[in-house]
Amino acid sequence: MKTESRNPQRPGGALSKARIVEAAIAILDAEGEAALSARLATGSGAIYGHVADKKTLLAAATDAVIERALAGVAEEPASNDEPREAIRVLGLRVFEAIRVRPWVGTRLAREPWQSATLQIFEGVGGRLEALGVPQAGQFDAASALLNFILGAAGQNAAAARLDPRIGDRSDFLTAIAAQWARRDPARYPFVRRMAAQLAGHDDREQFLAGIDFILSGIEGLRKEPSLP
Amino acid sequence: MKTESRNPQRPGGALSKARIVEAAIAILDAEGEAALSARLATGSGAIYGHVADKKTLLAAATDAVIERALAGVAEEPASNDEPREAIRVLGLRVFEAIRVRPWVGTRLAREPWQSATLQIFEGVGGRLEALGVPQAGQFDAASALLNFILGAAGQNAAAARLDPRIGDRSDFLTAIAAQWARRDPARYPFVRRMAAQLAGHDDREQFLAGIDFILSGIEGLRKEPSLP
DNA sequence: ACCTGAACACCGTTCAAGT
DNA sequence: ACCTGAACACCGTTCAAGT
Repeated sequence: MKTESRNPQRPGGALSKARIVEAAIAILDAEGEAALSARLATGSGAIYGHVADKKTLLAAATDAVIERALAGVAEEPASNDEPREAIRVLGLRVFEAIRVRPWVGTRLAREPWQSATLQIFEGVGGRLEALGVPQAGQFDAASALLNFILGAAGQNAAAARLDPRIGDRSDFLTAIAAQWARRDPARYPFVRRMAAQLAGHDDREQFLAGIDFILSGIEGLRKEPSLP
Repeated sequence: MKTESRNPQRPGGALSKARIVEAAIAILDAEGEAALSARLATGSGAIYGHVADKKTLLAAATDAVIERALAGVAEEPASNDEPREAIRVLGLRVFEAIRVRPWVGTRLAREPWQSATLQIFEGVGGRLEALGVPQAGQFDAASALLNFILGAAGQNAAAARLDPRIGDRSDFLTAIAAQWARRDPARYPFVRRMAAQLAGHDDREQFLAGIDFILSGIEGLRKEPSLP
C-alpha cells in the first residue's frame, strides 16, 4: 500500500488542525504540555502552518474537550422536563471533564466570554427559562452558575496539579488537613474547625451542593421579582 | 550620610524577602511579570537567596495583596451584626483587588486550599455561624462562596488581560457582544439573547447578585435541614 | 554574608532549505 | 504545498567570582 505522507513513521497521513488538536489533547493528558511535536512525529516548527501559536492551540483543545463533555445533555428527554436536573448534570459533566484532565480547568479560567466558557454559559442559561427565571434575571443567574463552575474547576485543577495521583486523594487531603490544623487559632478558627471534615469530604457532592445553593437562590426570583 | 548597601543606585538598602515581594507587586501592577531584577536594581540571580523560585514569589505576592484587601473587614462594627453584609463586603474587596490587579486573579485560581485562598475561605466561613448555618452545612457553604468568588476573579482577570484599559470597558464589551450576536442561532440561542445586555451590564452588580443567590440558598439550610 | 552577571537550560517560534 | 530542523529569542535559574 502506498503511503502519501513523506514521513513513513507518522500514522494517519498529512497534518491538519484537527489532528494537531487531537494530539495536543492526548499529550496534555499524558505528559503535560511538552513533547507535542514528538507525538505528531513532525519537526518542531510544523504546527505553525495550522495553528497560530500555543495559546490558540490550547484554547482549541479546551474547546473540543468541553464540546464533547457537554454533548448529549441537550438531547436527554428527561432534561426538558427537569431543567434543574439538567443544570446539575451539565455542571457534573464539566466537573468530571476537569477531574480527568486538570489542564482543561486551568485553561477555562483564561478565556472570558469565549468558546469553551460560552458553551457552558449557553448550556446553563438555556435552561433558565424552563426553570421559571424571569428574563431580567437570566443574565445574572447564568453568570453566577458559570462563575461557580469555573471556580470549582480551577480549584480542582490546581489540586490535581499538586497531587498527580488521580483517584487516591486521601493522603493528599490528610496532609492539607494537617496544615489547616496548624494555622494560628486566632486568625484561622474556621479553617481549623473544618480541618477534621476535609479528609472525609466528597468533592463531587460538595460541587453539587454549591450548584443547589445557587439554583435555590435563583428560584427565589420566581416569586419575588424585587426586594424592598 | 553613609550608604550601607554596595549598590548606591539601590534605594532602601539590602535585599530582603519583604522588599522583593513588594517589588514584585509593584512590577506586576505596572509592567507584567518581567523586569523584576531591573526594578530591584540587582543582578538577575540575586533574588534566589531569598525566594525559592518565581512561582513561590508570585504566591507570596498574591498572599500579601489579599491580606491587605481583607484587612479591616473583621473589625468593622456593623459586620458582627450583619454577617450577610460582611460576606458581601469581603467578596467585593476581593473583587476590587482583582479589578485593580488582574494578575492576582490569575494566581488565586492556582493555589488550592492554601494561603490567599484560605484567607478568603476563613473570612467567608467565619461568618456562617452568625448567619445561622448549621455546622454540618458550613463546609459546603463556605466552599460554594469561595468557588464563586474565585471563578468571578478568574473571569475578571482574563477579561482585563484581553483588554488592558481599566475603566473604559464599553468598547471591549461591545465587541464581545457583536461576537455573541454572530453565533449560530441553533446552538447559541441564549447567548444571542444576552448579547444585547452585555454592554450595559455592571460586573460589580452581577458579582453581588451571584453572592446573593448563594447566600439565599445557604440561608435555606436554616429552616430545612433536609429535603425529601 | 551577600550580590553580580555570565552562562546554562529550556522552550516557543521563525524561516531558509528541502521534498 | 507542505514539512524539516537549525537557529533565534526569551526567560527562569545556577554558580563561580567578586566585594
